[in-house]
Amino acid sequence: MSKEIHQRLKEIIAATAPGERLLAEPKLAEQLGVSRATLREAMRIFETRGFLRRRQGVGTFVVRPTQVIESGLEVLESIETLSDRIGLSVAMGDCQLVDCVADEVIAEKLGVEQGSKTLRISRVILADERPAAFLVDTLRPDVLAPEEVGTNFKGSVLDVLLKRGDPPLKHSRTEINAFAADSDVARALDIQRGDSVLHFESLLYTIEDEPIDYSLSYFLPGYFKFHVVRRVG
Amino acid sequence: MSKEIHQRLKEIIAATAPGERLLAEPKLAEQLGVSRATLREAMRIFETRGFLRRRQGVGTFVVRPTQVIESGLEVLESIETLSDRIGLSVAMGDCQLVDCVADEVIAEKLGVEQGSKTLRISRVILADERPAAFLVDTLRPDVLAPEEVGTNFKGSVLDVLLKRGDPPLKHSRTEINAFAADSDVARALDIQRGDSVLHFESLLYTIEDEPIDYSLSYFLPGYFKFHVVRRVG
DNA sequence: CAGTGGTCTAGACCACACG
DNA sequence: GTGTGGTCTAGACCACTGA
Repeated sequence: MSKEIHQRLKEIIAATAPGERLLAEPKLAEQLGVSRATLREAMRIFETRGFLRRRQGVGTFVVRPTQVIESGLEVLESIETLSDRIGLSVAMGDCQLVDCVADEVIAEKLGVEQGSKTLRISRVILADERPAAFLVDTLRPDVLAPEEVGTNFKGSVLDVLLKRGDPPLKHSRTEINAFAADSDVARALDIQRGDSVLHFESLLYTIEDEPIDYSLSYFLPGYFKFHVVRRVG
Repeated sequence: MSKEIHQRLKEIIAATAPGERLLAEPKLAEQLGVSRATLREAMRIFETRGFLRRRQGVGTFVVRPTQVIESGLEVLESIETLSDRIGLSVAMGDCQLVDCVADEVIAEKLGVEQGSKTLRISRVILADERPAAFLVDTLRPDVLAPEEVGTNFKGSVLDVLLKRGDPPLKHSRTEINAFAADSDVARALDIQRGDSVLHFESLLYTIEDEPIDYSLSYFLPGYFKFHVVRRVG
């Protein structure tokens, strides 16, 4: 049943001009002859592919094709630098700076004592006025003070560090995974719990191989296109 | 509500020995004081993190911690070679060889005429007797004949080509994304529709930069750990 | 066969956006 | 206030597994 609805939805989306609203869920469900739950289940696939966008209290819209931010993973670049280079404009949404105490995981990653102070920077990146990425950096406090972030912060910790030039940075090690959004990520990216996002877990090292920034990134599929060239043997 | 259930589920899972079964969904839902739908929604997160495994007609089990297959993405290696090197055993599940006609996408990717013949190899990779990856390769027919795949095929097209040594291969370009499983992928990996998987879309090139293999890979989170080193600037 | 997860239904209430 | 999507409920039937 749901597979059939998937197909019919596909046709409906194709027949709807980008930016236009779909029928309200109860009406659409009735028209398709299924329950709202089934309809929503079928819609989920299209949401996470970036074809539909739901907005509570407003409606469900067919997404305007947006320019994707494409990048190779061999070089570490901030999303801001990247989009500048491509000629795309992104903005920063919610940004929070919080002093945190290192839990076990953080302590091990950053090589600091458990319970020591760290700086956590969370923010949302908007592309096309829509949340497209959610970034959480946790930094050693001796590396960056909150004041340095304050004004003119565009969303990239990397760019701040690079601009300052100290400490000199070498590379990051990034683990890549898929991830079902939990409540926090879902709220930040304005999606539903359980929707899939691309997840990077990354450690940034100085040229002396000291880890200084542990960062978690969550990317909405459809807005980014990361690639890597893999050589044979 | 569901966030609270999430927390309680976490405790229940932690208190259950790996390999053990949870209570049946209706009972567990009643015990937690929520509907079955809500319980299932909360479970979804744990499934896609690899902590729970559902089996229709049998029950829901706490997953035994399995060794993850970890690999850098800079070098192209088959899962089989990889797991051999790590000392892990994987097996091939369902394998299908099908002659296909190139649609528009395939034709463009492989640089062949639309409508020309291609060979499609689909198979499932089992780790710990559980589907962990679903791979679909589409090859130019002049590159590989079905007979060459037939016997002794362990699941890796790459290994077959490398062993033969002709044509010589250079690299692959791989795009990385998250992906909500559609019915086909869900069935192959024995998960629910909509669950998130890691998705690679990859083109394999010869040393003469001819594309010969277009491959789609779907990885169950929790069984693989892919990483990449990104150098600064 | 009985018991499990997979799917679907019809209805309800809520939080939210917008006029 | 009205209409939207977000969430939850109680119940039903199905397909599948294993004894």
